[in-house]
Amino acid sequence: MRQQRSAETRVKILEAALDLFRERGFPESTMREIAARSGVATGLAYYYFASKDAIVLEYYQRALEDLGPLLEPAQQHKKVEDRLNAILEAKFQYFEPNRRFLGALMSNAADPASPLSPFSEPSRPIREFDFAQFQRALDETGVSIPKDLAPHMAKILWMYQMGILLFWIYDRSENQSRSRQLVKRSVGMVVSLLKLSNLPLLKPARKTVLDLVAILEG
Amino acid sequence: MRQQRSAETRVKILEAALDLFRERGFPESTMREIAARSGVATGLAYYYFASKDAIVLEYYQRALEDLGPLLEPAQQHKKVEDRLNAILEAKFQYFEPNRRFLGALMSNAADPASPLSPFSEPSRPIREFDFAQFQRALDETGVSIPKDLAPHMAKILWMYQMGILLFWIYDRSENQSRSRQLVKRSVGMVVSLLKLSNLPLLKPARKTVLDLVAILEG
DNA sequence: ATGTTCAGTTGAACGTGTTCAAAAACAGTA
DNA sequence: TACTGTTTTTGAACACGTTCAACTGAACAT
Repeated sequence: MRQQRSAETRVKILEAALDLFRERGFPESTMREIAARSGVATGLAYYYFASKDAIVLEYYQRALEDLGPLLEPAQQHKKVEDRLNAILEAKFQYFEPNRRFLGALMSNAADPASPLSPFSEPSRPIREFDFAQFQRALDETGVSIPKDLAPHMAKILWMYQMGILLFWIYDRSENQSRSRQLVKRSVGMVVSLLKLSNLPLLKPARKTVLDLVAILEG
Repeated sequence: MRQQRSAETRVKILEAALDLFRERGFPESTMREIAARSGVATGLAYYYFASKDAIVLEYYQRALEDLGPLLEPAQQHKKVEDRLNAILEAKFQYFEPNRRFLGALMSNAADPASPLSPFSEPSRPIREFDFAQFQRALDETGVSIPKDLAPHMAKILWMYQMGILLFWIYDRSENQSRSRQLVKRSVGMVVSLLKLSNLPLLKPARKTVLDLVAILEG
């Protein structure tokens, strides 16, 4: 019973926080306000969440879990490019209400040391959960991938996705139309490259890319 | 005479700040400490610098000016790839003492709204000063660039450089050897692509890249 | 000399994220 | 019921970046 109440308090705080973030944006929402809106003392927010950032991280985690089922339709397309397009479009739509404050996640994105970075250790489970979607898209569409590239392809697509999402978050065009254009254009290019990479002629090029990936991963 | 004293105070604060940043890192250095070390009241630091971030921005600006002459030897190479390599190596060496706290510049890098971002409006002059180096390398080595790509090539190289620097800043390998590897590998690839792009066959590919650049720039 | 002006300087105060010692509420046991 | 230990909750306190009203003093005008 203790746990139940505790869990409820936790989500009460989480939801008050997300409401505030949506209304006022992330930097404008204070921990005191979040606590007040939850009818709770300031310190309690820190009992349940390690930091203000951690609240966003938790939202992002839940979001990806919610997103699983929502991606099901996207994963029905036969062609890889259609799947990638549909996956990205689904994410755009799902995250749209929170687009503004998701910038908070990205503002520290470049710093791999920040726990909020998509590349950080704390966000590893989230990241790997996300990899799986791309792996599935590759597996099920049976697109042919050179053996040497195969183990890294999902990761590469994930990085591509992060770039797109970064652009989308800061996209000020009407209805983020520029992001949609970017996707339409770049998905085609990515898939073309992927297919081209099968040419035996391009083995040295693949080697270079693989070396780069190896260096990037340490 | 008033100006003289004023300017001296300004650099006194700037240098105390940079010393502290180097010793303790950016987040660990407080404005109070900076002021104290300059023998000055806290508020005065804000009379001369709009914010803590602004101090870093000013350092970066001066750094690029210092860097001009230092890049002269690099700009003597005949081959583009050698120039690019040398330019990056020169930057590595110059920035090395401040590598740690330059992360402060990058941690907000992803947020184009942050004044500290290399893509922000406040850092435009700095950025364009930097473009020029790449433009010169392209011009003077006479590497052939398709007409449609030419106006954007320096910008593209600059973005490539920012990626490399980002990696270098967070590179924990001994002597940042991984960054050097990354440069050696990737410069070759970039130049190969550039040369390949001249093939008439690749006109559609160029068109795609140009569309992407256009979308990215809005 | 005296007064005026204003760049230069001060330090207290504000609001922030975060910490922490203490209090309260609870669960289990006697 | 009373005692004990744990989990939950409180709110004051801390250090930070930043702001601001007030003060200082050199340069200049009268």
